[in-house]
Amino acid sequence: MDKLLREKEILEAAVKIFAQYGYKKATVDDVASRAGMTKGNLYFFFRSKKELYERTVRYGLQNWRDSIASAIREIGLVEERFYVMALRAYEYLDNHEDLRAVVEKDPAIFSLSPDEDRFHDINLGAMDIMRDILNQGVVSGVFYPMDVNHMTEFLFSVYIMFLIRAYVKSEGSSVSTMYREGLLMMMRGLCRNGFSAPPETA
Amino acid sequence: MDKLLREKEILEAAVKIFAQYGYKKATVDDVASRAGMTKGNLYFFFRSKKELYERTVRYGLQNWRDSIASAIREIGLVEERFYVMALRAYEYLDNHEDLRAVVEKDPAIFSLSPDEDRFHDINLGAMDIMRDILNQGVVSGVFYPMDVNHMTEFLFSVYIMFLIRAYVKSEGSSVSTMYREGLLMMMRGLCRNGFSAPPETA
DNA sequence: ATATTGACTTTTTTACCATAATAGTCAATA
DNA sequence: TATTGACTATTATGGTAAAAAAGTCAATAT
Repeated sequence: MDKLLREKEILEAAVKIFAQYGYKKATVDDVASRAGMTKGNLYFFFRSKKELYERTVRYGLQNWRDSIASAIREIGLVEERFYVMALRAYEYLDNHEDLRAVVEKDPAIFSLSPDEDRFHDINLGAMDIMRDILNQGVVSGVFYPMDVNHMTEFLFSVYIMFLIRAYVKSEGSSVSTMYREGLLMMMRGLCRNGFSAPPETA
Repeated sequence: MDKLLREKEILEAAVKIFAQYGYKKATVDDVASRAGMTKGNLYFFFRSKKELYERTVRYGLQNWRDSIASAIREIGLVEERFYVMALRAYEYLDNHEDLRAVVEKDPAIFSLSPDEDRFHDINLGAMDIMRDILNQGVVSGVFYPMDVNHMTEFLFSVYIMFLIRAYVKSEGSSVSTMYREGLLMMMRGLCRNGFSAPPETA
């Protein structure tokens, strides 16, 4: 029973193909042959091209979220946990070329409005991480009192917008500078006792 | 010499037509006859349909900016000036149905990236207003020290994004709640001596 | 039973062309 | 200088045949 493993192999092939050609230009045959099988067999694992694509993107987004979750797990201070989360999540695509290429070719993967977000369930998971941190900050008195749900949505929107500008529109480093400047300002807006950036942790 | 007046009449006709049909479906004949003239004559005032459209949108955006500028002119406290600007600018489209309809049919009017923003020159004017306030806040010591240019770009991006969500995607009141919650947080992030919302001014 | 194939059918995309609709021009003229 | 209407040029639309790709399935190997 290594069907799951085989699926994963297909997804690894698919992300390469979709990264190179985009959803429309990529053919199911391309993916199948890259995965070392025929199209007919690929359909044994996936119902349709659309499902294959969605599973591929999902797989990438889940890894992203998991990577952030584990990056902040050991951090004790709630404000630092938030800060590191915001920076690491933002920088993630720098080291994940394939996913980044897929996103560049399909900007709608990042949607600002929940109802047109095909991957909203995954984003909800990412927002959960953020919401947890905000909640902990509020109950521990480190953060100002706030409507945590609305604040989560607000901050997540800002985060997604800058992802779009940096990676979908490829506006480069000036956007990153702006993001960091804005992040420090927002950290001050969250923390009751002020906030200053911790020293760089390579 | 009332050529400018005649142009303005055409623009008033044009905004109605573009609001109803959008750029593509609207015809130059539609606009001309609404302005009480023939197409041939309209081309005496405007070179092309494209130019007519751009001038129409420009006209709307300039009025918007001017309206905000005069709304905050009398306000003495720098933090209140910023706060009122942010709220008023955001709510402007509520009372300007035509411009709003044009924007809904052509979402690209609001662009997050400067290089694909057809109306960037006007947005620069709007950003100037914001930058001035930030500068005054910093030099007077009301605001934290900051890189004013980057902060202006950051805040303007956030503002545009929420405009898009509220008016282009028509996500309604939940977005407005989120915007206000986020705005208060950012005001705290800007002001060295804290900030709490002033009482409602009808 | 599970996985795989290749030939097969169905659906979608593309390329072409004719036609209609609309953008844009201009000589005449008020 | 402003305006018109008849004119031309360009762009959008709809129909269609060919090509390409999606999706199916009976046969078969593991």
